[in-house]
Amino acid sequence: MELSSKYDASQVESKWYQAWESAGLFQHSKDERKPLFTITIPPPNITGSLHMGHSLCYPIQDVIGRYKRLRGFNVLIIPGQDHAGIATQSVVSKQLKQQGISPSDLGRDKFVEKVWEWRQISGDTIIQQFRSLGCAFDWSRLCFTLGDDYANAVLKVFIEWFNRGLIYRGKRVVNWDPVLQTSVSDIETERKTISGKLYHVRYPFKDGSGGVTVATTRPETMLGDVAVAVNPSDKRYEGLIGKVLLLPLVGREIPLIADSYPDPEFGTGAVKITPAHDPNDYEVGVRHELDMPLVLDERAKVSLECKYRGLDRNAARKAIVADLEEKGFLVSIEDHQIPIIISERSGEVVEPLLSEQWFVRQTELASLGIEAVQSGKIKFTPERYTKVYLDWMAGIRDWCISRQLWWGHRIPVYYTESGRAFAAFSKEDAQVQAGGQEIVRQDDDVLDTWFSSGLWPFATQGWPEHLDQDRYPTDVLVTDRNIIYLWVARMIMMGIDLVGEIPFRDVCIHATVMTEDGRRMSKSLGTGVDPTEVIGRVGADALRYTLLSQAGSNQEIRYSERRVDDARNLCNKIWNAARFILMNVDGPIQEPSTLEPADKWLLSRLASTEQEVRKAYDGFDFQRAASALYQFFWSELCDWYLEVCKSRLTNPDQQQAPIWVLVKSMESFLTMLHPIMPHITEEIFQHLPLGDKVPFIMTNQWPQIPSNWSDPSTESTVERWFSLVRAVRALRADMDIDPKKALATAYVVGDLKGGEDVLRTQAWIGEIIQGVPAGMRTVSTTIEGVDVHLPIEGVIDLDRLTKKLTFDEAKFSDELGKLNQRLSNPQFVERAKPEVVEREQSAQADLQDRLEKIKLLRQLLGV
RNA sequence: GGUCGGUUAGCUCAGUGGUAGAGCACUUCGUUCACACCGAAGGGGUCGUAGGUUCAAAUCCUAUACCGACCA
Repeated sequence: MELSSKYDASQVESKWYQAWESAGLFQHSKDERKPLFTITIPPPNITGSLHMGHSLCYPIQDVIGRYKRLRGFNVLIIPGQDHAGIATQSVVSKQLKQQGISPSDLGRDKFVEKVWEWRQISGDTIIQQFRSLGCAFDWSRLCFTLGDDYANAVLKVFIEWFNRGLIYRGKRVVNWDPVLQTSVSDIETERKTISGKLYHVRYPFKDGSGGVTVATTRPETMLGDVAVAVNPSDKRYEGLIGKVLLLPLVGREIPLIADSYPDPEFGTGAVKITPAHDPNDYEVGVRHELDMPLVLDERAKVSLECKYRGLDRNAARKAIVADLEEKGFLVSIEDHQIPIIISERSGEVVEPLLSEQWFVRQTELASLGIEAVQSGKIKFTPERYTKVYLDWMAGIRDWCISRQLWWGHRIPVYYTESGRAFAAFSKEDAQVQAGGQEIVRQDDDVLDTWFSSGLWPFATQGWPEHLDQDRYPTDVLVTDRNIIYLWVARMIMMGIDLVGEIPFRDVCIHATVMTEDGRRMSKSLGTGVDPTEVIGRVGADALRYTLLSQAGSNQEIRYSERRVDDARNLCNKIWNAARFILMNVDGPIQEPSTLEPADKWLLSRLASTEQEVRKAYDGFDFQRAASALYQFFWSELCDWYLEVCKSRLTNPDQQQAPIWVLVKSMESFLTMLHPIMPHITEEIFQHLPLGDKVPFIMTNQWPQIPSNWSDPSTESTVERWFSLVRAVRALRADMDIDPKKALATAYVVGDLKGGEDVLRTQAWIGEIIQGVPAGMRTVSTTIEGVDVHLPIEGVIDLDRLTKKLTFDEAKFSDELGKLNQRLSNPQFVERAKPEVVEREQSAQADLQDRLEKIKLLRQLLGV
């Protein structure tokens, strides 16, 4: 058959993806005897489009799924999407604004309608892109975190937890994003230190007896000051506690109080207290029962009735500092590194804001989550993330679950006129609970997106109506380390509490894909690489290999075009090896009655490879699986076996065994590689002349290697031949003897143990003669106890030879020196393992021998 | 400040006590009928630094420097 010498992924990949899908291979198998294996994928945002992180995360799950399928499991991978409250709302808002539509004019219901419309149009982009990656997920089970059934599960959880008292409402200082105008949780923020100023401001005593100087990084919040606090141990303020201060610019009377919060070492030791805009100040405010006036609104503009009203926090700071200076309250300004909190969603500095929010009590749930991991019921890979998880869980704080958004699960709490709250599936249900009192409104907020994603492993499987107990717990969760707290921990706590069972047994944390020079990949920085472009150019298999061949227990992967080229070259090499095999095959293969040592060698190598690859896949070490397969295929199958068996292939009487070995080992190799490179392996498998073939490699059985294929003694015999071949080739290259100029003869002293043909064909020698050549000039090498002499009359350059001899002599002497030193140490000989000593001794003898021979040759040649 | 990773050939990384490895890049040679997206040969590393344990350390221990991630 005619096959091109270049592999073209674009001709292959979509064809097989469609074939698998129409054969129903992405759905769970009907065979009930097979053990089950289930994954629910981390749902990507509906706003998302494929990036390199996805191109690692989802193929990993596909690899695991395909591997388990080959291993005889009934595999189901449930895909889905996340409604991603904040992200989606801000994307759609921006789009509307571009069209000149203001979301607030539109109103809540119309806006939500627009989001749904938008989702219909572009929400499935990423799902289509997952197909181009080759992911064998069951698309008929696609779930959405805002779908009807899913929403029902969310309601049930909220109501149950509300009634159990796990969910409560409270006024707290939360992280407020003034751009998105919603609260965000602690873990959606990032701490940073920036260069700023520390302002020293004098607050005078009311009685005119001097004052106190406070140090602050945020002078604009002074409008909301209700006290100045000092540490009771601070000698500087002894006797002053309780005195009344006049708040500069405002004139409000505020007390000087004593509290453990101020650090006497920092600044002046006196701290202004603004409870509504600082979490620490809030704690002080609670302890001293202080007022908590809000001075900034939800856009971080001054809301207090005063001359600064309407200014945003930065403008207010400037104005206030100027006024403080003018009025003589400003003592000094110094440079200072100030800690700030950034909202990860908008990139804006968070404004701590006192507001009414809903929280979930975490301590009780966390103890369940801690137990599940400590007991080993849930296992993290790499193992080091266990501690990351446990440490965070041990210090967990209550979870702020309300968001001031429109897109999401609206909090199912209904209020009566008097403000009594009922959690219910509907207003009608709430009315029933409220009895005589009329329900007047529903809470305006929506739930944190992670509240719904936390239910993912079971809400995707019909919970609470009809959870498939066979497929829960699921088997493995694959994700990025960034969402261990946000998502993994929540799923564990929610699963155990709500279903009564852990959500998954294994958590596989994969690396982050970085640019070649180790920077974050990001569209806005221009450092992102579009995976669809790469797939279009080299195919999904090459992209998958590029990333997966680097995915071990590392925390970072460097993406580079060079590695993509390597992967593409591998595809091409596989393609051509297959092409070569097929060119030599005519009709189905037959098992031969006898095998030659080279055949046995390859099968033995295959046996080791199978073990290694299986172990690697089982431990989520894809890098190791890829490298074992690469090594077997390229170095062993192609570089050696294929070359060694070429002469037999051309001989009809001898070709049966090598063809059988080649086809069988290709089948095994392709099957083991299939999880990583699904398309090319399928394409080639379809052409393999196997007698009884399953319809797809995807449904093939994992290689069953007969135990007698493992044959260490034949391996060492054959590898000894290869060493001889390498030595002779090296000798020839050193002497500048062209491979094309086959040497007529080589003289050999020593037992080749049947390796004559291999040596002859692979080292390009016409004839091998046993014995020492007499009366001719030769170059020689000794390896594995065999001397090889090559007659060099008229073929070599004497200068070159001399150089080589000098080089070798120095190298060997050096090595011998080290060995002698070691062996002359009586403690080494006594204490080291006998086989180590023996190996060193034989190496010593070998080196001595070589040096002798070089000396002899020098004499012979007179150099 | 705390915790966890990392530091090995020019680059990206394997290597958990026994003479330092791979791929790419580089040098030389080669279009021999699978593949030049290829083949053969080769050069290149005091394994971050300093101590220690050991007959023997890239590997184990201690300290330390630098890079990264996370937490406070």
